[in-house]
Amino acid sequence: MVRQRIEIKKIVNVTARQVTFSKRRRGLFKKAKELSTLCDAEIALIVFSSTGRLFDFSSSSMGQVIERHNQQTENLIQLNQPSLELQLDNSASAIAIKEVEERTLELRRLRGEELHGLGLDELKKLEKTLEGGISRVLKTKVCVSFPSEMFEKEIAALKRKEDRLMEVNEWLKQHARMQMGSDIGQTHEQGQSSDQSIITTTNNGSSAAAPPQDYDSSDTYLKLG
Amino acid sequence: MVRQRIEIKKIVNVTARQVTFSKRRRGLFKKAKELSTLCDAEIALIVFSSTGRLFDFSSSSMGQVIERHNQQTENLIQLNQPSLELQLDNSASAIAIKEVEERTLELRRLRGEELHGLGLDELKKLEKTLEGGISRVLKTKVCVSFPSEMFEKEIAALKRKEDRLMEVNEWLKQHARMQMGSDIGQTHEQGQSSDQSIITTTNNGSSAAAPPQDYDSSDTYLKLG
DNA sequence: ACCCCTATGTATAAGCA
DNA sequence: TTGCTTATACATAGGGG
Repeated sequence: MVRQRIEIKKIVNVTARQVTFSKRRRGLFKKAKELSTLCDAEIALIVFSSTGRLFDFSSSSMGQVIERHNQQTENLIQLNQPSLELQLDNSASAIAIKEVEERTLELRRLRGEELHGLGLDELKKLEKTLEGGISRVLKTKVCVSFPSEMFEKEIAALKRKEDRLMEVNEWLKQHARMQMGSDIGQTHEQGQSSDQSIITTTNNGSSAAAPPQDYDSSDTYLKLG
Repeated sequence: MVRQRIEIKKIVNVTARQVTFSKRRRGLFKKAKELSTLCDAEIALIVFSSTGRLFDFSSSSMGQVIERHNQQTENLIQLNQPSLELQLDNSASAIAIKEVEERTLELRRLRGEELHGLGLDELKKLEKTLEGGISRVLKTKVCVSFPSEMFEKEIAALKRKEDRLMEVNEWLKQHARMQMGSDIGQTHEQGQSSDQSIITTTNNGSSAAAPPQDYDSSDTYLKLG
């Protein structure tokens, strides 16, 4: 039973997270519906689970609420809405071509190309999407692998990940001094910043503290922070 | 005080309705934030009061969530209403629409959705693409960050990476016995396989061996292999 | 509107079926 | 997954500043 209040942090246990998601999602949608009924409010609620499933609710029509939201926030035109306008004065192929262009650009950005004009927030968002994608790809990969091959494949994948972290770390170290030099408007006390590692990787061939299994005689520690 | 549960119907008394709106609105937004944090869900919530005031919340960016929502429902519309496309199947738009579909599928796969029919090789290729993308995104992110913010941002990114590894590890542990059980044609001796970690993560709040810098009092080691 | 209060209803974490 | 149960935490109606 509920012996303790849970901390509002990402739930690490996947099963617990899914159960909590189901329960709280239902509660949230119920509350949203109640609020719209009780107080005659216009509400739109969109929820994507971490697995990518979509749940939504709207007191009237989703498009209507979103449209109203866009007007209020005086936002830029939604990329979805031009279909309405384009259908009026352009051909259907123009819409499709436009969509191809949009998706092509997004694909290239997910591949790490065409990142030039992006701001920090957009980059963060990209990163998060990539992290989520890779996580699910990894899990699926384990599923389709045979159990006997599971471990070695997973180890290899993790080694590639380590390689990537090391590569980024190397790159960071190489550029650290340059970045420091261009610091603008911020006095930031850094003792030995030039030679400091963001990621410290230690590779010791012999296992120090009695590991239960030794798959290929190398233990690797990534020290974060 | 509350002697009776209220009926879920529009509150006629204007004052009471506004008070209830204030209270319940806050509760709703709190719940939405909690759900997005706890379960790593992407959420957009838009509320218009009966007086026309706008309140909104989004776990990432409103446009992003709406765009994703539009894409999902767009796909459904395209699938449910092929008449539009079929009318134009001789024209260029048919080709363009086909391309849109291809790119949409690839986008979804990069996001880790729709992975079901894929083989191991395709998954490996996806993973490699994602690794490459994330590496370049990380580098670009550091470039656009100010040096003074560089470290904390990088630390946060690495923590997310750790989250992902932990999540995969959790998942692996949970499925380890099942995978073992379905092992085909291999007698695989495993002493305590059910509780064995592919990745071992140790979190000790106090720094043990005099680290040069302590960013937020947590040293994290990822042990691979 | 907004805060505080308190009694009460509701949501939900954890466990088990 | 899905539901059911129970103890507890949380939300909130109604009232007064």
